[in-house]
Amino acid sequence: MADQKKVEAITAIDVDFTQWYTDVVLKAELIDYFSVKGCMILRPYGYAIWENIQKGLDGMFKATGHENVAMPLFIPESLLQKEKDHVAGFAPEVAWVTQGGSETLTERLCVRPTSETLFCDHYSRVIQSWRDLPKLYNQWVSVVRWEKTTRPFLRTTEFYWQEGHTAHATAEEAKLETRRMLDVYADFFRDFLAIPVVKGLKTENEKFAGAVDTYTIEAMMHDGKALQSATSHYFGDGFARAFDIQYSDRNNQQQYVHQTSWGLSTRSIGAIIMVHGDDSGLVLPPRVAPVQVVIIPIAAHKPGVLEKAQQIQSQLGASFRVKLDSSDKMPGWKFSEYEMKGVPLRLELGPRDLQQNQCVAVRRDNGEKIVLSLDNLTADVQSLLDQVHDGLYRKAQNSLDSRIRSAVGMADFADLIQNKPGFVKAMWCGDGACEQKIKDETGATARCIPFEQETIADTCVCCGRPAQKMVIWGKAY
RNA sequence: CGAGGUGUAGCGCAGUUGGCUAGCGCGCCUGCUUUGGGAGCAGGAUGUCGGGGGUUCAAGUCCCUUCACCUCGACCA
Repeated sequence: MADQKKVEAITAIDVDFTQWYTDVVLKAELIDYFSVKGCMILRPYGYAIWENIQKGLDGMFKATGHENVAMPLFIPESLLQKEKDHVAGFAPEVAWVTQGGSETLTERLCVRPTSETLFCDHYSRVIQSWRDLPKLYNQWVSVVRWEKTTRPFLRTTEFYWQEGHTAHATAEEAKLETRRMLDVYADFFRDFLAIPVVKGLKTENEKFAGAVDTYTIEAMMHDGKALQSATSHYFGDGFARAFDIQYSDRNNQQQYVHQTSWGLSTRSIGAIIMVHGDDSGLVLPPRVAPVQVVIIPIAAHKPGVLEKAQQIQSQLGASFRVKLDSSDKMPGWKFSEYEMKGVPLRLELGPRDLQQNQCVAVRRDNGEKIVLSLDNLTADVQSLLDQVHDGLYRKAQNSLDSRIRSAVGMADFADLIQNKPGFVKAMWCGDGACEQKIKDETGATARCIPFEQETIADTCVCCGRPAQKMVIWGKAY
């Protein structure tokens, strides 16, 4: 009976993963659809996750010396067009404003799809001396990319993100920054989202428009597909030359700056959903969960129950994000509801517990029930939340490790991609033609050239010529 | 952008060859009783039938048009 109802609420995860995803984002009240294609309304519960992501990441940015700024929403067409690779990459998905009030604009304005050009324009004016460097800026904004196929969080027309943009005196310093921020993202995924990632370099075909190098963290979803979860770009002095960003060095010589940019978006919420979720719905990693602990009173009308629950809420509230649900819904209804919404830890408190000075804790990640004494509750809850985080990470790590397989020839490769959800490690000659052929024949793309290289074979999986690099391949969102 | 599908109450749906005041379940509101895995009884509220146009004595139903969403593909740096 209970199972029946659950099945009605959320499609089973392994029956139809796509439908499961749609059910979860709606039923967990993360978003509401909007009347403009690809635009989503972030509801309080969904936005709270984003706020916690912002809080965690922003702290890491500040700790590495970055400052927040806010750039304009509009980019004049002439500004966008200064760097030709960049504009060519983004032109197909740019939204344009051509009218202001009742007047046609003399120059149309692009709604920012990313802000490299805005930062560059600004940097060209505020950087004069080596003393002005480095500039370590970041902004938390939304951007617009006119997408043809959209899905909540994974690919939306407008999405929220942060974009860091830095300018440095030397190429070496900029390269270090690029890698440093990639590490920040990977650490954030591990320590806050409990998601393991593969770090690596994007191929020429896959890199960002205008970048010299693009680094990425790739995560594996429940269905074995890859999600590009954050990227960090090294620009060399390409943008600096296009926008004339020069400084006087210590010898009074004019030099171009070397730049980076790096971003992480609301897509990361899609990663949380698709890595940790299960048949009961969302499973949230404790450190970004809007509600870390939900207290469910049992028989709340019985003397002392509600009072004790409130007391516990107040006590735990000093250390955690706690919700007490004292509504008159049935306890079973509440259990299902907060499981669907992914709350990491549930505390049940009923008359029987009161007598024994205890409560019952239930972990969302594995369903384990633990009886806790009320005497040491704060420490025990902290410990359990940490255990949930670790449990989620370990499970995701196992899932990732067990689904990365090796292929030496195209037949193996195609068979793995088609029949075994996950990533495939294979050697590559470095030729974009092989990369394209692999994509055409198997649907898999080069996710990245991982930092941790192995030699699986001496020859390219596609053409048989000498191999240059081991590449991680996979189908991607 | 191509193929297919779907739009009727907050959600899920029914609505016959066009015919009277557009229904059902869940949810929602009020009251009482309940409470350790989605409670029970009683009473109650809620509709631009996605939008626009047309045919007709009469349109949720037929025609044209338009918009959105979903699935698959193409595209997507």
